[in-house]
Order: sequence, then structure tokens, then C-alpha cells
Amino acid sequence: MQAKRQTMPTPTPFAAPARNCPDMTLEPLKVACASCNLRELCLPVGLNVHDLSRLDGLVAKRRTVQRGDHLFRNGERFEALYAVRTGFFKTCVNSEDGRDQVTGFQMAGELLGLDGISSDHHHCDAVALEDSSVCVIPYSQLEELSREFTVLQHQFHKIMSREIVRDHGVMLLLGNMRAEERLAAFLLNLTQRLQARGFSASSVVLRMTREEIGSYLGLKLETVSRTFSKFQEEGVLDVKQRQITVLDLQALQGLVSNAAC
Amino acid sequence: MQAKRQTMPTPTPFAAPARNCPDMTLEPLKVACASCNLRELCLPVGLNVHDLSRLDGLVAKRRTVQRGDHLFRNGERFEALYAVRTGFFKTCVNSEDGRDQVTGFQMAGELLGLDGISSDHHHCDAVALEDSSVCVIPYSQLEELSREFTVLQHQFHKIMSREIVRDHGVMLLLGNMRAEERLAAFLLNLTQRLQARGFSASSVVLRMTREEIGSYLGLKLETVSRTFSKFQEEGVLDVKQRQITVLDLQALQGLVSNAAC
DNA sequence: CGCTGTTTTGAGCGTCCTCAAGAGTAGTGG
DNA sequence: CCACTACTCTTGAGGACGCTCAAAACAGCG
Repeated sequence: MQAKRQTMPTPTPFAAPARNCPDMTLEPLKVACASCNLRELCLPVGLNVHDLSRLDGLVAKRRTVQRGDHLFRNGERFEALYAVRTGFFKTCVNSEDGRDQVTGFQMAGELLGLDGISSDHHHCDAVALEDSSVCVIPYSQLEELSREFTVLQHQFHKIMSREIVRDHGVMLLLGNMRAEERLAAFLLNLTQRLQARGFSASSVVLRMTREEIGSYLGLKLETVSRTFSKFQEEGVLDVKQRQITVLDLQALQGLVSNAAC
Repeated sequence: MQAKRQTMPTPTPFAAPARNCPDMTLEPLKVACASCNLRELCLPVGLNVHDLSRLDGLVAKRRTVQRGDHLFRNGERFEALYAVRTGFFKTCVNSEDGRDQVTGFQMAGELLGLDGISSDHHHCDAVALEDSSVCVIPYSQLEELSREFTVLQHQFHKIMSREIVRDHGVMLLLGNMRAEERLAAFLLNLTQRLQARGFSASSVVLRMTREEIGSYLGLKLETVSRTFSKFQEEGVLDVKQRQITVLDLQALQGLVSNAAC
């Protein structure tokens, strides 16, 4: 069902701003958390500069993933976590009978692969929605280092817990909200995360299709499209294909918090 | 909206079988993982007898929770994880506007409170659905001990990861399945977990109301009730209030795996 | 410019929700 | 012991929201 992706221009880089690092290559590359702009959003939160330098052995490799390619697949052996450095991903689970559910979208600084720890095998697919690069974090080394660094250990636990809390939020969305509320919640979440990365909170270029949004939100693509159109008519959004501008933030916020009315 | 719970008889003890421990009291009580029947399902999986004895300091307290009472509430400070010893719990998140979503049901050997690690505060309510007892696992001590015991560390990470995988499965259910499929998946999951604890796989006494099932499955209580009746008519289940007997296991399994047809 | 994949929009339909009434069950107190 | 209350569960009728099917517009690419 998933169609082959076309390459598309990327008018507004969605992920991280240009940083003071050398160009990435396909080869393993020395990466320093200490000099990474994302360290305040990523795994090393809380570590001081000295401790950070000791992480260099942990996050030693980078990997690039072309738009449409898999970072890992359901069933593959789990070896490492991945921190998104640049780009954008989706993760999705598939049921025996071939149904697909997007379980999340990941942007710079976010971790991929946590599901794999449970059984040493990945339980979902991770697909790049644009050309991306990730830091490879070998899991055994992470466990080892987190026995040494209390702060790292705690931060890692926090990240896993945060994922659980996020998932529960999605369950609330899927179980209780109507289409408009779901889309509003989705857009608010997206803009907030982008804002935390230094981007505009009112202007977004979506990296995913209507179908992928729909899969994440438990809706069909037509419903997503119709709801976008409705928001446009009401003056809440300006929608030009994947270029979304929030015109009435309060209206969006009202939809998710007063939704019971 | 939540009504005050009535006390109800518990014809079939739902949780753990009788075990060789002294009667529980409200007082802190010396608990030994090494002599606990649940150790193969709980946190200490993989630890040998010698290591187990060193956990005694960790899991030193027990707590009882009456039916209908909270083990913890959304917003409360997070101090400890809880391992269900006997009884049955639900966890639910609530949105700003008062909506409620049951995020899970927990039985003997399962851990409660993982959501709290993310921000040092709980993000959901945990409510006992029958008189229950839990082991209290102070979180700071768990972190400390898991720096010492590799196996404990790994097992703890596995448990968190398993929760993430479970949540993704629920997202698939909520996003893709129809009412019958959801209820079938729910019942199969419940009976499997009961079976792992030595109970019948075909006979279940539900500890939760139709409304709570509905909240978990993203359905209204009337729909849950109607679906139970439908299964009864079709000879798939025998439904007598909360006493459910599975008559046609294959039919249930077919619903969740061939659901795309 | 044709091809492919994405998005929009319309019409009709189905699943599940809402509203409502009544039956069943448990617990309480006279 | 039985009425009385509170809660849960069942069942029906009607309606709404989102889905299905379908066609056409749009955008990017070879």
C-alpha cells in the first residue's frame, strides 16, 4: 500500500539549523556530543562538559538515511538506539493482517529504537521522511556507561518514561477525541516541538502525507484533508499543500482543551 | 462521573494464588523477593538466589489498597514504583477538560508508576479495582541498585520497553480496529496474562465495569455491552455479568488477525 | 508533456454514539 | 427479611461522524 516516495524539495529545513560541524559523510565519523547543538534536547541533558567528553566513545558513529529508506525494520535484531541529528522520521507498527499504525514522528534530538530493548528485536519500522542523519548509540555501551554516570542513567530513564507518557497522551487522543480535536492536538504538538528547536511556532512544513497523519491520528486521509480545509475556511489555518500556517492559535488550543463541550 | 465503588464479593481470586507468606498488614513488612511466587513475572527476573537476597533492602515495604482507592494520583510527587502483589488495578489519564482514558489494567507481577520518572510527578491515576497489595520500590534505590546489578538494570529497561511496545499495540487497536476486534483483542490479552499466572485461559471474572473496558478500548459502555451480547449470540462467549467464558477461542483469534478482510 | 503520487471534494453509507427506559445486582437500614 | 437506594448492565431508536467509493485537480519528475 505504501507508495514509493518521490523526492521533494525541502523549502524550509525542518530539523536542526546549520551547525558548526563538518559535512557528514557515509563513513563512520567522530561525533562529539559536547559540540552538538542538540545536547540540550538529547540524551546528554544534564551532563557537564567534562562528563560529555567521556561520552565520545559511546556516540562514535553516524549514519545517514535517505528519504523513504528504513533506519530499522520490525523483526530486525536490536543493537543500538538512534538519536536523530538532522531530518525527520516516522515509526509504525504493523499487525499480522497487514494493517499499519504510525506510532510517532521523530525530529532532531529525539531517540529511536526504545521498543527494541524489550526483546532484543525491533517491534516497529523506522522510516526517514526526508534525508536524515542519526547518531548511533550501541545499546550495550549505553547500559555500561549509565552504570558509571548517574546523570546519564537518570536521563535515559526519563526519556523512556517520557515516551510512555507521550503514548498515553496519544491513547487519550485516539480514544476520546473527534477528528478536529485530533488534528488540532497534532499540530500544536508539532509546532511546540519545532519551537523548542528554534523554529517558528506558526509556520510548519509537513514532512508527512495526509495518509501518514491519518494513520497516526486514527483517521482516513480524506478526513484529514477535509479537516484541513475546514480549518482553512474558518480562518484557523492557512493550508497550501504541506505548508501550514497557524492563523488563530487560540482557536486550535480551544479545540483540544474545551473539547468536552 | 466516576461513581463511588461498592464492595463486591470476589468469587474467583483474580490475582495470585495463595502463597507461603504471612498475612499482610498495613505496617511495613519485610518482604523477600526470593520467596515470592511472582519473581518469574516481576522485576527480579534473571537474578539468581544470591543476588535476590540483596534486593531485600530494595523491596522492603508493602502497601495495601482498598477497592476503589488510589495507589497514586496524577500530579503527586513520584517517589517509588509499585509491583502488584495481589489484586487488580487500572491506570487512567485525564485531560484538562475532564475526559478520562483508561491506559491499562495491571495484575500480579506488573509494575505501576513508570510514567512518574519523566518529571518526578505522576502523570496518571492508579486505582485498585479490588482489594490489593503492592510492593513499594523506592525509585532512587532502584537506580542505585541497578548500577550494581547488570541483570537488574537490564530487566528494568526491558520492562519499560515492554510498556512502550504494549502502548504501541493499543494505539494500533484504537486507530485501526472496529468494536468487535477491539473487544476480542482485549479478552485475548487478558486471558493470556491470566494463563501466565496459572489461571484458566477460558474463564475470566472481569474486575472492571463495561465503562472502564469501553474507556480502555475507545468505545462507549453501550457498545461494549452490545458487543458482548453479540458474541454471546454467536456462541463465541458465555457472558454472565462479569463472568466470561470463552467458548470459541479460534473465533476470537480470527477476529483480531483476519480483521482486515 | 505524460506519468505518478498526493490532495481535494462530493455523495452515500455504516458503525458507533446519544438519549432513554427498564432490568438486574449489591448493599443498607428499618 | 424486605423495601429502598445506588450502581451496573442491557436493549432500542434515531442520528452524527467519519468511512468508502469515486472523480478530478494539483505537483513533481523523467
